[in-house]
Amino acid sequence: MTIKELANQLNMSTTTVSRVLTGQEKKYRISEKTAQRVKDLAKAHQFAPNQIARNLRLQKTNTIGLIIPDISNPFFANLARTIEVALRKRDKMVLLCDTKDETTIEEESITLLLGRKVDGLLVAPVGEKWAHLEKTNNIPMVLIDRYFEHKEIPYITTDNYAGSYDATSFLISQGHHRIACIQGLVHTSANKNRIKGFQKALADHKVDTAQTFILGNDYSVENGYESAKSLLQAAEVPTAIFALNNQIAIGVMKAINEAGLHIPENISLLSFDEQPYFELLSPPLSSIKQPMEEIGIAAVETLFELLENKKVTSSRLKPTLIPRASVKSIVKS
Amino acid sequence: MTIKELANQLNMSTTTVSRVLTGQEKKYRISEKTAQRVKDLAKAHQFAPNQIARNLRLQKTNTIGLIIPDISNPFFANLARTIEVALRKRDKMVLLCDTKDETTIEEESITLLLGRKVDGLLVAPVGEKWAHLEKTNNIPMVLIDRYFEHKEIPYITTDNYAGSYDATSFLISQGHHRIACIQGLVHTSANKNRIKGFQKALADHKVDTAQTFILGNDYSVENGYESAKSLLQAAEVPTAIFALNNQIAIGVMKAINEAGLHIPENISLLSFDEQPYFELLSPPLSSIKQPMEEIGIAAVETLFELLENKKVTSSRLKPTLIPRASVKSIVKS
DNA sequence: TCTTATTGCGCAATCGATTGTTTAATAGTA
DNA sequence: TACTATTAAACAATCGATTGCGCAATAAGA
Repeated sequence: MTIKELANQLNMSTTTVSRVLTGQEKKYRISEKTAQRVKDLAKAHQFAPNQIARNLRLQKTNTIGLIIPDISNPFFANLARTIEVALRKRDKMVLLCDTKDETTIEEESITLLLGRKVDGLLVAPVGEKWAHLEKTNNIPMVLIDRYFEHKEIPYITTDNYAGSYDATSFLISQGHHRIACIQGLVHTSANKNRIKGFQKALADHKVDTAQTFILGNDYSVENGYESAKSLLQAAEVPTAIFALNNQIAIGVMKAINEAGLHIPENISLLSFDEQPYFELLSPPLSSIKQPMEEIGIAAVETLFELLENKKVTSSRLKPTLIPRASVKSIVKS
Repeated sequence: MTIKELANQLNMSTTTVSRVLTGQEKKYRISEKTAQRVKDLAKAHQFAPNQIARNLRLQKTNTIGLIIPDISNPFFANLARTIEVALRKRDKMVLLCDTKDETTIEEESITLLLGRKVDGLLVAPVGEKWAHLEKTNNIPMVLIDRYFEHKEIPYITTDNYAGSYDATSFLISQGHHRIACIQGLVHTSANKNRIKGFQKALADHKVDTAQTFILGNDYSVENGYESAKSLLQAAEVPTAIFALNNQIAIGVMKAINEAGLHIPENISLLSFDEQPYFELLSPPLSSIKQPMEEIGIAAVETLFELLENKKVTSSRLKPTLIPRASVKSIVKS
């Protein structure tokens, strides 16, 4: 059913039908009677306008592109949830792209989304390249979780530096000086800032960095597993491991279990990212909790400010340390 | 940049430009030289055709609507991942809708997606109503995870009945006769079949059903928590709990922990849905593992068969029992 | 030289909805 | 009655790409 067919049946022009159905009857002085006839027939046929045609004409799609590295990572899944709900409230729909943390797929996704004329973009970028993020015809874009320091693209992220600094300080306060940090994707701002916070805390507390390690290379369970395995085979096993996201932490736990060791007796563990099941693990896993919901909502709000041509500010939201049994104090008393 | 602007610069018609850019140069005998000029200019301007206009003209959007009850549930998040990847391979994009397991939102989502002229639908329905799923203008649709028995809409799902039957039989074989089953959304086919499997296993093993309980009403952590809490306050606490999804299981564990009880000493627990961290829980959680990846891939394949007007068949894929320490044998020897 | 094929490309309609500008009809005023 | 306002609704262009049909121009054949 199209507006034209309605018009034919009603024996009037598409113009009139369109104006009634878009609520512009008053503005264009359509008579009460005519308007009612249009509405009745539209309802009878359950008419819904073709959005494609509408989008073309109005040069607006009410669609936002959401680019995410890994929707199966609960951190991003929760973020996507919050974002979808927030956007729906504002009558926008979400075109979802999962980049698998591959820059090529990210570039391709940007191209596809631009071709589809999305009104805006929410991107958690891989972080290796950014040229494609600057060639987006100036459509509103907000980065999530990760950003580019030297670029002016607005972003909403956790204060990864602070979170990591707190986490590391906590480990040190518990007597840990031989700490291994298993990182995620090296180029991401999230990772870089977590590493910075880690190193700054070590420095501030005058920890001998010859005894600390940074290893790993992506945000996967496998990376946590393999990295931990190699750590456990070293001559001097660290007393604590700081896993830079929830999936890495899971991998680390598996490796430690398989090696027949115990957390926290043999080694302590702390994860960046909190998950609902962390308190149920054996042992309950200490973590840095990111304000996921706030990030999603702030990102959507910021995007809408851009859509309304307002000035926006980026923000780094504070995470919280949740100490649990997985970190043991080894302070000699 | 539009095809028209290109045509103007090249001093030729949009027709020619379009034909070259859609690779129809041969078919319409565009000269080698002309074709090259078009391609060169298009590349120079990084021209990408406006998909909205294209979609309108071709009556095809290369977009699939994905309707899911809860993207933050790792089961659906993983499914979404698989589906997104499979669709991308086939040059389709995903419009994502999260219904929060609310029928109203599901109905609204269908309407929105139809208005946007998606080429097909992948739906994990709430399950309470289906009328809106039959008024979809015959666009190809495949149900995932949940379906409607008396309807002919094709579906791909786990064999929930078999999984639940196996799980229950396993519990019984371990000596459990006072079993509580905490269910999810009552109307979903997944839930109904899991309940059926549960009851059939009880019957086949001649378990006194006066001692078994079925309670709960949705797939949330809270439901698991509250249901378990009420169970633990009963005069006769069950010896085993069967949680009908991963989130319910988490809630149950929390409640048991809070009550100061222990799994499996005081009570055994088994979950429908496997998650990577289950083996790391305290104690490692027994589960029924659903073939998530297979479901996603099969759903996309089936959808494409529909798009190609082929006949399709629904399927129920077999899950696997993974016994772990959370279930204790209480067989008297 | 004249007719017929073939080559190369453009005209104009189309997809469905929106909207600035007109037009026709009716009402109101002098 | 003649003329201006006002009311009600239609015309036609537009968004950008695609495509059936047609028309020159050139080449080939008689």
